[in-house]
This record gives sequence, structure tokens and C-alpha cells, in this order.
Amino acid sequence: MSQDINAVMNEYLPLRDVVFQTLRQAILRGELEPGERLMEIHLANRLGVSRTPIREAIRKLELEGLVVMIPRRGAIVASITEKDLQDVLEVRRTLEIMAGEMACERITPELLQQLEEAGREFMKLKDTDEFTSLAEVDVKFHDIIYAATDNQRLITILNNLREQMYRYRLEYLKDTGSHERLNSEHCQIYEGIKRGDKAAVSEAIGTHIDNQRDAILAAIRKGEQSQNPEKAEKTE
Amino acid sequence: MSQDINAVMNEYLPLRDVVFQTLRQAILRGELEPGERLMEIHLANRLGVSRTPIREAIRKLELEGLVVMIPRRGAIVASITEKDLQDVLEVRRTLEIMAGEMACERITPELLQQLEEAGREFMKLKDTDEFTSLAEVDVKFHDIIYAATDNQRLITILNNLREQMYRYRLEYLKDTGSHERLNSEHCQIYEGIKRGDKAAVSEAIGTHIDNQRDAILAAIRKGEQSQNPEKAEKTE
DNA sequence: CCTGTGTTTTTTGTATACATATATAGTGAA
DNA sequence: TTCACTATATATGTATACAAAAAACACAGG
Repeated sequence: MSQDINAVMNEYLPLRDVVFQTLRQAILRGELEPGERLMEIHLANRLGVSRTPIREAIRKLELEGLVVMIPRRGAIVASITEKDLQDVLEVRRTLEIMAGEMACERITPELLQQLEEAGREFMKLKDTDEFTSLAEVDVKFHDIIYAATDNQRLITILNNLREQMYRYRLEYLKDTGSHERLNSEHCQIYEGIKRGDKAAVSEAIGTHIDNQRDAILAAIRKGEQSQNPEKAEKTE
Repeated sequence: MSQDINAVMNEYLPLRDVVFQTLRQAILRGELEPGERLMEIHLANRLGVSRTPIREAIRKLELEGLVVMIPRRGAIVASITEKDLQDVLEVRRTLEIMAGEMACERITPELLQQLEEAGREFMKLKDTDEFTSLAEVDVKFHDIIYAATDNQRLITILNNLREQMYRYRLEYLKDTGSHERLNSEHCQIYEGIKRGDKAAVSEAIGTHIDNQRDAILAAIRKGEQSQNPEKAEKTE
């Protein structure tokens, strides 16, 4: 029933948005590699549309920084340097802490309950090998904290920053040794928010992000060697 | 000489970028009012280009949140609610403080000198009626602090947040009574960064933004009454 | 074998064409 | 007058056409 409504509501979706989301996902998941060219005709044929929606999607990717334009050459997938990632994580650390502290003041009972539930789900999954589900629950946990801030701008920025490192997300969750630590950090964050203890939440989120940073940087440094540079300029 | 180089370098600029910057400025300056429709053919004729570059520019404005799309109706200039502005200012406050604290650690002697110079310029202008110059110097002052962070992502986000309230910027600087206070805040910030005193800088920037918020919100509430709502749907 | 030059091919940047959906205006009936 | 319905106009969404720039290639000359 509600799916019918949903279907009616989503009945209209411009091709440009479909293309945008498709390309965006492909880049964030690493299916399109940094340096790779996005050729309009090629993508158009591949996705079964004309160049127009492709181009409009690329304009959005350009503003988001996921592709860079080379004059009269077209778009290539932006490469992320380690410095870029550190910059992102530095900002994200500050804003995640901000969100946690705001959540201490503003969280509603319903959201608090959802947060507890998400924490429990993570705990259940942490010893399995369902990395994708684990990542989803982790995202959900933090989304609830974002929502509790009641600040739409903050939510948008945090989502964007988080997505910047999406391609490394699964990678570092595969380090099962860290799951226990992640879980206890979640507990600390939840308990802190429940008590309204800003200092504790700030502390917990800070170490949470720090650990994540270390894990991601380690994954990158490890992965960097196994990649062959000449792949970058390939056509598809 | 260097202008020639500059001219050669800027020799190529896609029409879409020209259109994007033009429309962006018009929106941020309030020349295009919230609710106003952006009609492609009309803009195309006005700017002497075809619909294609107009549409591509609109896609960027859409992602930036400066326009909102209505399905099969086109783009309208996004209206900013007071809540939106408060959300922006809340995030901006946190990030400006972050930038200031980072500047305490990372600022170079050259940038510190530039900061002092910008502070002096502001002092010179504060008792004149050159509001535009005053606004520019104010922007420069903060840009130097941003640059000192050496975090490109932070710089980008802060610039974006600042631009969100560009249309109110001149308005609130016209309140000449606040100039003296702004000036002393700049001094405190400069001195704090020079000493590397994070707490002092954090404090000074916090009150700086708080005052700005109060001034802007006051300006909005005052200006709101003088606007006639039926203007919104006008064609041009 | 390498290098420089002219030609072809590919791809972008921009303009235009066409189909469809929405708004608008107009006409007639209750 | 007001409502309903149709016809018309307008604007968007998408596809295609065309020009120009860059890249790739071939070929002649050293």
C-alpha cells in the first residue's frame, strides 16, 4: 500500500538524477577509479540515454568535487590524496563532536531508543562476516545522532564528509579485530548522550574518529602499493 | 605583464561557468529574489546564449542549494528561512573557532603579518561610509585565518557557509554602531593567534559570530516586513 | 630510428529540434 | 456569475546536430 504511494511519488525522476546517482555511487564505491575519464558518448550509450542528462549529472559531480574538469578534455574522476582525506577527517572530527554534544541537549526519547537499538544491532553483527550489514548499521547509528541535532545544514555536511571516504569504509571494517573496540565506543557514545554528558560524548566520538582515521590511512597505505598507476588513463 | 599571463590563462572559460557565476552572484546579492523562477529561455535570451549552458549552471546551483527544482516546472530561487540561517550560523561558529584554533598552531609569519595589515585596514575604514570596502576587508581578514589552517576542505566549507549569508552582509554592516565592537574583536582575534592562545581566540571568535548572528537576524526581522510576498512569483 | 608536419578521428562545447506536461485562456452551459 | 471542459501557449526534459579543439595517426624527411 505505502509502496504504491511511494511509486506514485517517485513516478517522476529526471534521467539526469538517475545518472547522477549512478555515477556518484560508482565513484564512491571505487568502481570508477581516480583518473579515469568520463566520456559522454560512452556513458550515454552505456546507460541508454543521450548526452544531455550525462552532462548535467557531471556538472553536479563537478561541484561536489568527485570529478575534475579538464578544459576541452572532459571530466576525470578526482583522485583523493592522503592529505585530502586527513583534511576531511579533521573537519569531520570537529563536526561529529559538535553533533554529539548537540544531541546531548536535543535528542528526543524516540531517537534515543532508536540509538540504543542501532547499538544493539551492531553488537549482534560484530562477530559475523556480514560487513555490508555492519557498515549499514554503523551508518544508521551515526545518522540517528545527526538527526538529533535538528540542524539540517550540519546533517548535510556530515553526510557529505562521510561519503568522501565511502570507498574505504568496507575496507577498514574488514579488520575484524577492531569490531570490539568500535562496539564499546558506540556504547560509550550512547551512554554519554543518554546522560547528557557532553564531555564524555566528545571524548568518545573523538577517539572513535581517530581510530577510524588510523584504520583508513593504514588501509590506504597498504592498498596503494597493489595498484598499478597506468590503470588511470584507461578508457573504461 | 602578469595580467597578460592571466588573460591567456583565463582565455578559455566555458559559457556554463560564466552563467553559473553570474546567476550565483545575482542570487547571493539578492538581485534574484527567493521564490523567483529561473526560466531557461528567458535567461538564455538575456545572457545571449543557448539553453544548454543555462541548464548546466542551474544543475550546479541546485546542488549548492541556491535554487530548488520543481518537477517539470523548473528552478526557483531557494528561500532562506530564519531556521536555515541559524543552522548555518551554528555550524559556522564551530568551524570558525576550529579555524582560529588551528591558526594558532599553524599560521606562518607572512600570514600573521597579512592578518595584522587587514586588521589595520579595517580600523582605517570603520569610521567611513565605504561599506563595500569594509565588507571586503572583513572577508580578507577571515580568509587569512582560513588560509592559515592549511586545510582545503575546511576553507571550502567555510567559504560556502559565509556566502550563504552574503545577501545580509552589507545590510548588517550598515549598522555603524557595531563597527567599533567588530574592530576590537578583530584585535582580540589577532592578538590571540599571535600569542597562540587558543582559548582566547576561541572566545573572541565565538562572540564575533554571536554578534554577527544577532545583527543579521535583527536585519532580517526588520526587512521581512517591508517585502511584499506577492513579488515572489513574478516572471523577472 | 627518430622527428616534425599534415591529416583524420574523437570528443567536447554549444545550439537547436522535438515531445510532453503544465499552465493559461477561452467558450459554453448550468 | 461560476464551473467545467477544451484548445492553446509556454516551459521543461531529452535527443540530436554542428562547429571547433585536441588527440591520434600516418607519412615524409633528416
